[in-house]
Amino acid sequence: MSAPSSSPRAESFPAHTPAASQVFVTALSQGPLTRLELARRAGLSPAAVTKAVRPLIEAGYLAESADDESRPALGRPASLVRVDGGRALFLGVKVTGDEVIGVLTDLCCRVLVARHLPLADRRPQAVLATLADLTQELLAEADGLGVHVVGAGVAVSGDVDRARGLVRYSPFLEWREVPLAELAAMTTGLPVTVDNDVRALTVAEQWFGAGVGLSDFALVTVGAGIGCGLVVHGRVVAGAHGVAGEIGHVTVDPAGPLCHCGNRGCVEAVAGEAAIVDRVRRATGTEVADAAEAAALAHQGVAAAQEAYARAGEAIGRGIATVANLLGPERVIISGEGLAAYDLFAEQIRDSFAAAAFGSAARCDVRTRPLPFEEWARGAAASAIQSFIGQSRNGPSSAGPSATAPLLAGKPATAGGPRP
Amino acid sequence: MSAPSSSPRAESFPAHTPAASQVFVTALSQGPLTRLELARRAGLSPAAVTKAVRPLIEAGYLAESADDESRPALGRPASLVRVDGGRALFLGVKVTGDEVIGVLTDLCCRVLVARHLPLADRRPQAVLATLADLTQELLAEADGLGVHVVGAGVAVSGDVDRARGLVRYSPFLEWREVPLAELAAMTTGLPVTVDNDVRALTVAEQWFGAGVGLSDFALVTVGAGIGCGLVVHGRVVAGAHGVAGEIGHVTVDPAGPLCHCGNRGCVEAVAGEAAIVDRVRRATGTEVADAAEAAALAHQGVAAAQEAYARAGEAIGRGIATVANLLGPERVIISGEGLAAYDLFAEQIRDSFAAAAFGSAARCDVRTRPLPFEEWARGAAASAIQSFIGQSRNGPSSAGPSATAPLLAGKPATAGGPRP
DNA sequence: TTCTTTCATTGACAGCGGAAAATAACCCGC
DNA sequence: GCGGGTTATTTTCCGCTGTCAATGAAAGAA
Repeated sequence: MSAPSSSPRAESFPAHTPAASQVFVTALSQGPLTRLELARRAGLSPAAVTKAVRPLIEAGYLAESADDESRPALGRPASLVRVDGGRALFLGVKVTGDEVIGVLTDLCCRVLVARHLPLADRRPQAVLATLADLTQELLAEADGLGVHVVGAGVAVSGDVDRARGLVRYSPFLEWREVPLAELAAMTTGLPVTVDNDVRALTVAEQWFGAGVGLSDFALVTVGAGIGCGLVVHGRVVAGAHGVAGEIGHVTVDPAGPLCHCGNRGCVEAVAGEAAIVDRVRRATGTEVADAAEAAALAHQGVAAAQEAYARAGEAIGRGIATVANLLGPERVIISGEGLAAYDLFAEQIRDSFAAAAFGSAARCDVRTRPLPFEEWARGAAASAIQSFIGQSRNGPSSAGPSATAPLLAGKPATAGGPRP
Repeated sequence: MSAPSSSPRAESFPAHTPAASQVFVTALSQGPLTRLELARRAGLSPAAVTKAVRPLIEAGYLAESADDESRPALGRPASLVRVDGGRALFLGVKVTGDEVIGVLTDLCCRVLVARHLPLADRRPQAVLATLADLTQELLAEADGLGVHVVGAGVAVSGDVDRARGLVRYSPFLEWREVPLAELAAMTTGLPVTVDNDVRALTVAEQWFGAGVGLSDFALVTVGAGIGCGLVVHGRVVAGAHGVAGEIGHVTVDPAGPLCHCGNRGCVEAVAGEAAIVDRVRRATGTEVADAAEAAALAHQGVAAAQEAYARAGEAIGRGIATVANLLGPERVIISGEGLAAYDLFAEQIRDSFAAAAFGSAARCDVRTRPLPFEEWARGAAASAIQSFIGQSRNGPSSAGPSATAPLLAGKPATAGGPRP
């Protein structure tokens, strides 16, 4: 319905070769860099960088900052190449059970405007209508800036097929097989990317957050649920059947409380907000409305509440150790709304992680990263940015009967042979 | 010391481009294929395959089988391209705590000869001496075949840095920082690749076993210990700190038996052979020598022994479910000596996997694959083969201060934009 | 000014992989 | 036995990418 007031035409991004994309992404995530440094980090020759950068500067996606403070006072001063965030805008939308959160970001994924709209009805039509309203508001803001919005990302929890833009199954929304990308593209007039919310947030961390420069890390989100996004070999793990990173349903205690998934003692059944609130309520006999209240009680020194958080911390720490034991990531980033009460279980997380981590898996860098709730929407924007800059290189999405994977491993190395 | 009677000179493998390697590996693992099929599976044009195949045929690594039964009686008959296994031989050696197992394989990783030598002393010098003896025997066998042995692989449990050929820490052997590849290359006169045993076995499965054609799978080995090799995005997961796939130390019951790692209720503390034997021994009060005896008791209907296996099965199933929940592999392959008693816990593995798998993670194909113990040595040979055919493409092994990973994700796809 | 140092660019070039056309090999029906 | 039909493979360009080595550019230093 709504005719967008800004560009109705998808812009094309002039990075058609792997090398050019690599250079652009490196500039995007590793900040302003000299061409030489860019070459080193992207594993290319300086000449290749010069050639990759030029068309991107001409198209306005990259820019040169002439000066650099940290000049070694010798030789030609380097000029810094950086992404011009103002060149293009993106929308990111996170759909939760009861509201829709949207952000307007620039190409560097900096949030310019954030909006929330309540969601009364979870059926696709209603969500799309709300989404259209939200989009309208954000596009109006974008109009004021005079820059085109070139893509939108939508993040939804559950099983999402990003390649097809399909929400296969979302328990929260009670959706099945909803072709959300297509529908949202119709209502917003923009190219729309749909992805799982945790995966989208993981991309945001990988490019703009605490995962920059790492090829293997995990992002653990603590809040109503306990989620986990994994990056292995530099790529987000999607799972063959749409399931991956379900750290929330790793069992930490087979005798633990019943989880909504049907098992006992899942991480989420111990450390999810509902579980904590429930435990505090039962232990104190008082009515506890939400997690904030439970945390308040713990801060006031109510032992039962503190105990609930301690148990939650143990469960989370053990879940993280499981990830570390299985994948050996360089870093684990803990984030999510639940971090508001981090002081209540930080110690337990650390201790139980350290205890359950096997051998040098304990050397994994576990750190926290408090993020506003809008970060979820920003993740969706990151997803849109990813689609935008990678759009030329869509492999044979689902074509070919045997879409096999790279068969060669990393860097086989061999000690020298004999010297007769 | 020992001057190898066969080729003292490392041969070079004429596949210097990614495409050529891809073609060769596809031919290696997916059996004889027509060029057209090869092109499709490797994601290349037919012309590229022709060009890649020619030099490999000329060098004798590939061969053409003229005929094909399944001819559709229409059009030019296809000729099959296959790897000529007889072109080169490899050694694979697995070092355990009390013996050294060696195999001689061809280029297709078919075992031609297998030998065991007992190991009395675990110190590096002693192991190297045994390894030299074993190598002598196998090289003598190879001499009879008139084909050169072009590389050797050594598999060791523990933390191994394959790129450097370094055994960082092996608890079984009580080794630390042993540059095994270099030492073994000296004594054997061959290029030597050293890798972790489970990772080596995983490569063997990926190329020659139940993982062929899959980009995401897990291999779980059941035996004295419980191990796990992971392939994600088509590559074996190595772990940032040398630890990965430690499914054996995933906690399944915080109140369970004490594990040698210091925690309680690790999978290995319940399902490892020692744990099973221990449990049977304690429950029956009789002396139980080893796992075979425990299994025999269970087969005779001794309830306590059956119970021990049932518990083990539960633990393994839960461990597998954890892997499936976190990574969403297409398949999990269960293997290892422990499979000899598979009938004793198959049901429990399946049931507890199905119960603990979250959502469609349960769709993961869990299957068993009984393998002889020599398979471990064959894994080492596969590792050597991998080094041999990939030797031209060693990235900057450890050069560059910021060896960053591929920053771009798989296949971003976007639903169409507007059509005004 | 001229030299040194470092960053960036240029232009020649090799080689890879693709597209399309040509060729090869086979069966069939006549 | 000879076209015709069909499929596999090869050939022949051709564009394009990324590298190499040399050159230019922009300082500060002598």
